[in-house]
Parts: sequence; C-alpha cells; structure tokens
Amino acid sequence: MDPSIAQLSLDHESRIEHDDHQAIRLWLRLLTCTNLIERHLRNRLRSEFDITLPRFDLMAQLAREPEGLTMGDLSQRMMVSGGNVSGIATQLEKEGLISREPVPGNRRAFCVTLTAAGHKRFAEMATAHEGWIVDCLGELSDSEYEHMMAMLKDIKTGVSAIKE
Amino acid sequence: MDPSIAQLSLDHESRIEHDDHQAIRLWLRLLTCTNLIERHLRNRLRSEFDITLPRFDLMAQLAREPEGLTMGDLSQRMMVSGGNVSGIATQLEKEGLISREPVPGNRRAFCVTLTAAGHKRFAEMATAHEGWIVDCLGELSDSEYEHMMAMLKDIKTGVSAIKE
DNA sequence: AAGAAACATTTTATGTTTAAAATATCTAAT
DNA sequence: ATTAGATATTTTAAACATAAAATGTTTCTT
Repeated sequence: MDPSIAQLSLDHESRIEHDDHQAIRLWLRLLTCTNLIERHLRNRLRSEFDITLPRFDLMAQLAREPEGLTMGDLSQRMMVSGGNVSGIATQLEKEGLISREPVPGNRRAFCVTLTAAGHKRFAEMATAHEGWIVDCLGELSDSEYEHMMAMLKDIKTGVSAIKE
Repeated sequence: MDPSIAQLSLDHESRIEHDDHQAIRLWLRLLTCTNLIERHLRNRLRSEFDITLPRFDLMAQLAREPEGLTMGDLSQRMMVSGGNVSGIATQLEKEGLISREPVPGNRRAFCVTLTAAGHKRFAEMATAHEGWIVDCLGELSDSEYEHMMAMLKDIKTGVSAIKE
C-alpha cells in the first residue's frame, strides 16, 4: 500500500517479525532458497528444452533403470501420488519419450522405459541441468558442503520420524 | 521392477549416481528436506485447521500489515503470479477471512485486509504453525543455526544474481 | 486535450498435484 | 471354485500455479 515501506527482500522471509523463533527464520530462508533454485531450473528447462520439471524428473528416474520401472515405482521414487505420475506419463508417452508396456506375468502393472528418442533427449538435458545446479551451488567450499549435507541429513531423519 | 532392489531412501535422492557432482547431491538433499517439511506443514494445516498452505501464506502476509496490501503487493511478497493471488483471495473472501475494498484515490487497486474473523483464525493457526516448525528444525545447535543461515544467505544472493 | 505507455487486476488456457472413487487384476483362505 | 482382500493403475474433482490476453484506470508526453 504505502510505497514508502520499500522492501529489499520481497519473498517468504518478508513474513519474519522481530521476535520470531530462530527455527522460523531458518525455515523461511530454506524455503526461499529452494524455491529460487527450483524456479531457475524450471525456467531453463522450459526455455531451452521445452519440458517441465516433473517430466524431466520422471525421465531422470527412468534413465538409471534400463529395465524400466512400474507406475508404482515411479510414484514412490518421485514421492508423488500415483494419479500424478499417470498424468505426466501420458504426456511423455504422447511425445514419444517413454513407452508403457504390459508386464508378462502381471496384467495389472506396466513397465515404463525411455524410448531411444527419450534416452537421447535426456542425455542432452542432463548435462545442461547439472551445469545449472553447479552454477547455483558450486561456490560452497568442501567443508561447507560436508557440513550442510550433514545438517540436512539430521533434519531429514528428524522430520521423517515426526511424520508418524 | 525387481523387488530385490530394495531402496532405503525412495525420494529425490534416489536419482543420485556414484559419479554425480557434489552440487547435485546437495541440491537433491536440499529439495528433499524442504519438500518433507512443506508437506508436513501442509498436512497439519489441512487436518487441524482445514486450510491450505497458500491460503495460510496469504493470511500471514496480511497479519503483519494492519493497513492492508494490494493484490500486487501480495503477489510480490508471496513470489507468485497475480492470477494466482486472485484465485486464492477469491476463496478466502468467500470464507469471510479477508475483505477486498476499493482504494479511495486509485480505482485500479484493491486494498486487502484480514477481517475480524480472519485475525482471530490466523492467530490460532500461527501459534500451532510455529510449534510444528520448531519440531522440525529446533534440534540444531545455535552454531549450526548460524552457519546454516549464513550459507543459505550466500546461496540465495548467488542464485538471485544468476537470474539475469 | 489526445494519444501512448504503464499499471492493477481478472480471465483464460494449460499443466501440476492431491485425495478419493472406480476399474481391473491377483492372491489366499475357505 | 468362490469369495474376500490386497494390489496397480486410471479417472475424477478440487485446488494451485503460470503465462498470456483482456479490461479498465492512471499517468506521461506532446
């Protein structure tokens, strides 16, 4: 409203008040950082390869499993719902980047694999993708990297324990 | 596919291969942690207060601005598109938690404020919300907290600089 | 005063995401 | 053999998210 209340940092951290708990500040900064990087990757995937992040993520899971994965496997590994995977896979199949074939012994399941075109396409994207991440995070020293990995691991196991 | 390939950690980090760059590992762990916490908060807001995270975020922005904010202000502070804010505000208005009133001197803008019901409701939610975050991140020591904040700040400014 | 440009918001089209219902298949116990 | 229950996937409905077009308002330039 009042233009004199100019904010230097207009993001989630603008939610912070003076007396907020340490943990809140850390959470909002963590969220801001992750969102910034995720948005950056999303934009570059879109502008340079005309693909969305969820589609790239699905292909990344398949790229390391030449045998293929079922829809359920993909759902677990991507940590998203089955219905979600279903929609994303439909798109990728339409574009000829993945194929869904019935599993011989189990007519409920599908085996999802990258097509030849999918492998080729993913290889190009993965190289660029890795570069973008190094651009974002490569400035940290080895010791900072180790420390950060350790703290995040603790947080990860802690939070997983909460979620009963 | 092969059930003998049991994964202990089925999440974004399952994408990691042996020779991946440090930065990729850090990014995937950062993403996993943030997603875990965000999902936790989202679930609890849903189950205990029947509200979504975006709606809570919008109310949080208004809670600290008694004068109110315009739609554009909200869009900037929440770092989401204007069309998005428009939809969320419509829902909150329907529930009587916020009000959108014309600004006297400027017929283009709306001044969005929490209603009395909105203030009351938000106060209850904010207390619980803070507790959940402390549950997730409160285990870190003061020095770990400081270190993490400093590293994230560097990352944040670095990434912001990249985005042309 | 007229027209151009910038601004604030909403609408539209497309895509992601979840939970829950629906469909189909498989397994195991009776 | 039947049937109950578990499993794998898709469909549906509702919410969220973006970009781009549309609408209306304000401001600037001439």
